[in-house]
Amino acid sequence: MGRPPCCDEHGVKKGSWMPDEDKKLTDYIEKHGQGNWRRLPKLAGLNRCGKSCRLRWTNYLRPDIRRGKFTDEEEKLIIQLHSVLGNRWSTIATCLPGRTDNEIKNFWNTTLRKKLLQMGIDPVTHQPRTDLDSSLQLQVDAARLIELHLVQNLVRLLTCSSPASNLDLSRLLGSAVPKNHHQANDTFAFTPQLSSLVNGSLRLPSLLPVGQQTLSANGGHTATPSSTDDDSRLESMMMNKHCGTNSGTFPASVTTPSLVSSPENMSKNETISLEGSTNTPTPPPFEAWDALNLDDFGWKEIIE
DNA sequence: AACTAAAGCAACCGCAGCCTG
DNA sequence: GCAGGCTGCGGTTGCTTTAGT
Repeated sequence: MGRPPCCDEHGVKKGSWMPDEDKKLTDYIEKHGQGNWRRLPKLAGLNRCGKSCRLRWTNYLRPDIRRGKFTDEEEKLIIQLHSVLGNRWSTIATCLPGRTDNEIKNFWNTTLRKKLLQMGIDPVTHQPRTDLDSSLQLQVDAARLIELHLVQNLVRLLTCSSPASNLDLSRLLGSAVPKNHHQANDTFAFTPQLSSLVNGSLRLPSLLPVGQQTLSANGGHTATPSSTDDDSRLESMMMNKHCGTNSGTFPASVTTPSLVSSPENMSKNETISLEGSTNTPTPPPFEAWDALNLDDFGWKEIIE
């Protein structure tokens, strides 16, 4: 049995909203606030169920809604957040001021999902798809290598932050990308995507309680980070600190590789050279994006 | 110009979780 | 502690618009 759905009410109108209905709803909410959605339709003189009114208001009529095409920045942020949060559209929407969960969900399903698929990335796992031909697989391998470097540097950051240093994560990270294969470990060219991801907008979460951080990695650095200033950079991106839910501010520094395969979106700095010294042709954009795939770092677990 | 397919978008539906009495 | 009510969320549907032939 259970509670009957609110839309079982007979004679309640469904389907597209008429301008006069919009006006009634807007007028009512402007005067009285949202209040009880179930009672609202009656009070506002609308022949709709409360659910429909709420949806119409939150997805369309709300004054702070920003309409129009998604920008590249928004697009990238959605993908980043989706790789961490999955289909939690409402959470993702809190990081995109003026955008609704429904709008983001639609954008994902109609546009971004297809783009990722075309780029050889599984839109669910954000991992390279396995059913790729060999040339694509090579590129995927390159991207994995880059990820590995990034992980190494992140581990170093977590284990080596000096009390005296007000360290910039970008410096600590160095880069995910080896300048060439002869300089494998410590000399990296920092991709613009990573530096912008890191500079200012990312804060690393504390992974362990102070005093227990004895991770050993890459030669056995062992340290107990004493500063929390650098700790939550990444967290801030994910957890609304830069989201400006109501302020309308946008994390301008979050820039990631474009998914749009237009030449202007691929700067020379974004090229990833496996062979190092030779300048390889501009790779497909997914390479660069994949280099930023945060999924393998366990951010999901961190956030949860 | 007419038709068809694809894409985009608004809205609906059912469920889960929170709140309150 | 429990049941009912309400809200919010995510998946899905179906209508409208756009692009292609």
